[in-house]
Amino acid sequence: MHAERYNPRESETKWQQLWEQRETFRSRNDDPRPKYYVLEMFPYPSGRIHMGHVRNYAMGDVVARYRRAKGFNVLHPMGWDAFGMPAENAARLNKSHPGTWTYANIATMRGQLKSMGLSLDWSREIATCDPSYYKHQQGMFLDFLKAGLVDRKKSKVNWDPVDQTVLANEQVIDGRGWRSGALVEQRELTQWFLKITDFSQDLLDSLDTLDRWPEKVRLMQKNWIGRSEGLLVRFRIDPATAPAGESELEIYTTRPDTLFGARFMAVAPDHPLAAKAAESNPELAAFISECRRMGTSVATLETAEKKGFDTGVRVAHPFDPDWKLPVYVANFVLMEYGCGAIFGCPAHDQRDLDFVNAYGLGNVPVVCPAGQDPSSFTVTDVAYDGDGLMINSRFLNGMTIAQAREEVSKRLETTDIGGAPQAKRQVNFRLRDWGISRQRYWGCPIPIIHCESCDVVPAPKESLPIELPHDVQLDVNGNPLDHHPTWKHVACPNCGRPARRETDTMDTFVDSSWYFARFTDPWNAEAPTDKAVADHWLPVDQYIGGIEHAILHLLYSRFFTRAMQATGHLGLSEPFKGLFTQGMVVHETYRMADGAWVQPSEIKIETVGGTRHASLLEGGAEVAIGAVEKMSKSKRNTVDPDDIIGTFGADTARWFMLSDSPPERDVIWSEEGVQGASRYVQQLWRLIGEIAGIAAPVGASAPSDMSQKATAVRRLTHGHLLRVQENIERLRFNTAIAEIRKLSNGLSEAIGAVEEAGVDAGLAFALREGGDVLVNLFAPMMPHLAEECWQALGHDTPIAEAEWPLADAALATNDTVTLPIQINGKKRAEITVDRSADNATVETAVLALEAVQKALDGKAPKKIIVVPQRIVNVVA
RNA sequence: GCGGACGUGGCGAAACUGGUAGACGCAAGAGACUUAAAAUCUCUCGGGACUCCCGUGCGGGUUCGACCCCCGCCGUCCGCACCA
Repeated sequence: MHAERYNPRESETKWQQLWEQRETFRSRNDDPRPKYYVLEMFPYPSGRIHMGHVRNYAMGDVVARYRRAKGFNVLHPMGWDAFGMPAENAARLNKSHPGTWTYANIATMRGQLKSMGLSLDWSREIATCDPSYYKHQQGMFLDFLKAGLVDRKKSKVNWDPVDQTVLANEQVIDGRGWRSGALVEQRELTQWFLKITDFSQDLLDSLDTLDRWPEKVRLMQKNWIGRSEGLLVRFRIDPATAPAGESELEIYTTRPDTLFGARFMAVAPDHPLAAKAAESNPELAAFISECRRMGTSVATLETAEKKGFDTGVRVAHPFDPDWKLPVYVANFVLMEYGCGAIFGCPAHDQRDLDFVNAYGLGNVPVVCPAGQDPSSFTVTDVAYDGDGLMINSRFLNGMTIAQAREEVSKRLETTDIGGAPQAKRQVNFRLRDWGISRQRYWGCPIPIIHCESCDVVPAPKESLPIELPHDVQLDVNGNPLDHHPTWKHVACPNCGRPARRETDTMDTFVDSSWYFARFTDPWNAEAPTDKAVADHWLPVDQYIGGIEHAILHLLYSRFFTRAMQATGHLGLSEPFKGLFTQGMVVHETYRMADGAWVQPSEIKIETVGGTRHASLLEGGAEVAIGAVEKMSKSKRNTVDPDDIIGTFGADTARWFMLSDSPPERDVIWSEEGVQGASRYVQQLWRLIGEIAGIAAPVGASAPSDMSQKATAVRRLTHGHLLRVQENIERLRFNTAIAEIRKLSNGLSEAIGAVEEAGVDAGLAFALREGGDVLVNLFAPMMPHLAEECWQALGHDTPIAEAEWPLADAALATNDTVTLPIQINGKKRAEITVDRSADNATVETAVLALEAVQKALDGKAPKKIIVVPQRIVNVVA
């Protein structure tokens, strides 16, 4: 019997249990069907899932269920990005262990994800904090070390004073730590680095092959890698001014063409020449240490004025030994990029221009824009960095920038000073090696032992995993691992003498740089991957996650895949074939008169005279409705997925998340929207009940003669089937949903007509087909309702295991088409003609139309454009 | 400063490859059913001077035809930012 109302609470758990029993979503590595790997970025187990997760996983699940129905062997796994600071902070607060907190959160969140009805293969679940996972990460670190992909060096690092740890460049946002928000300081420390820069060129070039990635993400990575082509040039130091032992200064430039516009040289405060010059110049030394003080905070660097100090050192211009240039120490020159030294051409570089204007060094333009008179062209406050012809540049005069660049490079390359060419072409990258040392407890230990006699010794592979000690004291200043009484003390694997373990742990972004590969064979105790299995499943066909990982996680994973390829763990270099970055979930904000934020669940909204008013549920106090913003705890505009699923069911939540907004854009969560989705759930349930009552039985074949009405229903069904399919494949979930609604509206209308006319065999067949197809179409979005409807329609195996219906393209198209008729580009009439009608026939018909006759007023048309099956335009 | 994206009804949006602008929904309004409410059903819903005209941020252009292509503005959002 078909119940009046669909009860999601009862149905959803019932079907979830059935899928689990039947192992419907288990994927097998030896399945012969073509593979499809769908992955959503795995969550950090922070405590509870939020609406952003619901959106992300709902999208992934549509893709997974659709591909499964299409006959693919789908891999759709889930895991936990489980190492990280919050666990440590929570443990310190609760006087417990980070692992306890983390695993409790995982249990809660696993339950929540299961209540969403996601078609995940839970048998492959992994947590990165589990020794069975990080054992292999340590193994790979050793492999990378052997392959020369790891470096240990002293370097200036970003230090987060709140989290008390080092951050990678990618993790510093606007001069602040990405997690703590604290102003980042510069410190000098010995660190472990993964040599991502070994792959700079390849990481850049291969971006072009990622044609199923958003253009935006590729561009961001391209800028981050920051390739530039330039010239290394050695300048001779005037012996009369040279500090002891110094004879030349090497600089990097991308504008060798502007060499005759040089006014000064500048070196970074950390440059060796600066230090040398400062030895005999206390004022300079003071300036350098002032720069260093300023430099401790990245934020102050950005706003700092351009400052410099003349070292007294003079260098000779490469093309004129008598032309001497002063060497400054300048606060805007970075030691980390190029040579830490530049030549300044103020006329064509804004930064250099600001500098000379502050120190009165003047400028000489050497590039003249087209249309400007070379003899009068001057630069004052705005540097000219556009195209033009060379001026004031001796043998370069009259050349284009490109010609001048080539000429200078060629001349200096072939000039010998001190037994080596004066210049060398060089490609530089902005990308830095990835510093992975973190002074934290809750991370993957770096498998290294420091021995006084043997120096740095890799831990033997047999000793892996090097597990974190459970008995840890977290409320200490600095690294808890370092403070542990016994953990770090071990015998040197080489000489057997007392040695100590590396107490730094790895950046948690290492953990997430290869989890997608681990999912292919998570049971493997011997190795991180089984190469054959991983190569079978990878690359991920569709990866879905937030844009915030455009650089960090996505670049690291691309590097890691290459490193795993180099060490024999994988046979490919690009991990993610298709990438989709979804928008955020946003919500209105609400505030009391005193400025306190109020949660959506605490208020009610009424519309009075067209305007919406909010008031507190308790007490009825007036609440101001504020801007729509990203859901956040601080603005208290969050909605708990559990509440929504408890009240409306998972299907309603999933449907609403996918409807309305295009998936890459932000979606506004609204109570009205959820109710609309919920109403539609009931509407579908009623419609399917009605169809079940009059449709032909399951498996009935098409009767030989079809009424017009029946054919119309079939046309409707197949047309929408085609369009939904296409929209899902393009991840246009919002338009797929619009098409589904059109189909259900159409079927509903057809049934309304049946009541008067009765149902013939053809229509019964068409309704059977239409009802079945409709359920198939919404099954990826609302899987529980779909199961219930599928059963109501008389099927006895779950729709989750059913094949996608086959669209009949011929059926989807009508024999006749209705063409809009334009006169001078404005629509004036319509005409219905045979689909196959030729242009002449259409023209004749169009000219006979009353509206056309009237517009032409007896005259012949100037022109008639007939676009077959599209439109007709008559030019009067 | 550099780079990118976007701008369409009261709202979220749709419109293929240059071919009927506003599909599908939300909100709103009117009506039916009901003792009543909810639910459900039917209708209206860009604007106007309503056979017609105007309308996709603004101003131009290309075209038989422009939300879509080109040029110039304005606005919003995002990313990077002393990178030599």
